[in-house]
Amino acid sequence: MSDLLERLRGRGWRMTAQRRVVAEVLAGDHVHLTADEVHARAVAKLPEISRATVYNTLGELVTLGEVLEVSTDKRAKRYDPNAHRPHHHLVCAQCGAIRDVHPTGNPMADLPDSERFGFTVSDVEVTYRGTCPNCAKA
Amino acid sequence: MSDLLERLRGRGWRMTAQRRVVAEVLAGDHVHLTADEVHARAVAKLPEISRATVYNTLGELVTLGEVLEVSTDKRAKRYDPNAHRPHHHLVCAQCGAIRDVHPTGNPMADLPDSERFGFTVSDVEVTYRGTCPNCAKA
DNA sequence: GACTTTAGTTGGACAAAGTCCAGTATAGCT
DNA sequence: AGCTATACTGGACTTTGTCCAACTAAAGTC
Repeated sequence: MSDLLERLRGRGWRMTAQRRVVAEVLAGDHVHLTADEVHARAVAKLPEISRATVYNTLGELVTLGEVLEVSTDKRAKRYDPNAHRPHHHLVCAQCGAIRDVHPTGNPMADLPDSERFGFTVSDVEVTYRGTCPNCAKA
Repeated sequence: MSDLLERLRGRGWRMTAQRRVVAEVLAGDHVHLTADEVHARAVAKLPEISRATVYNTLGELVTLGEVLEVSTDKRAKRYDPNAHRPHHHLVCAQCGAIRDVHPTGNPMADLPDSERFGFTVSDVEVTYRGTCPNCAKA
């Protein structure tokens, strides 16, 4: 993860305690956090960090392409640090659990020109929905 | 569209002026409205209708499968009355414009069992992102 | 190591989207 | 026409996110 920090410094990022903490939180094993969850964990490591800073930092990381914003239809956006391995998501409609998945096939190729309406298409996001084993039991 | 109302009545829906108005708004040619936009148009036809009712009604329509909830990553959810023809979406990252698209291929078949983690997968949503002709010009 | 510059942070106010609830109205049945 | 469960209302509340002016500190320079 410190390579992330290196990369960012290389791009002119000023290295601050706050940014380091946010990066550390995302690097942890709990992926797909909401902004508020990131904030909560960041506060645990650096009590004075403000919500605004967490939002700013997440926004910057997304802009720089280091983190993905995932909007499953739950209320809050979630942040996925796994930005460099392309993947899609499988979401439990009941509990909201999210898993990364790697479907075969290339959905990009499945959109013929006649269906592009003059858009320049740069990205596809595929979300599978269903019920996770846990919720299926209940 | 009145067939929609018929269908709903068949399912035990009580027919009220408010619900009729919401259904009419969705039947109009402006697809992909936000809840607030639906409310605004509903008010034009029935001034006393409340926001809560619009939210309730939209939620019921979604539950009944008559309307789709689309969460592009704009702030508000959008409601797509085109629920009976399966389709996906193409979104302009700049202005948020949405078009319905019909890709070839079947993304459902592209998720091997080994990638399902025990989930029962019932639905796929594909969102293409890009820049629309209008925004490309500017 | 102190100084300066300028990017970054803070916290509180604000805004937008959505939910909840107690009280009231009304559709559909008889 | 009257009854009753269902639906509607409007306002308070919550959640998620944005904005801004004042303050702080990172990194470069000497």
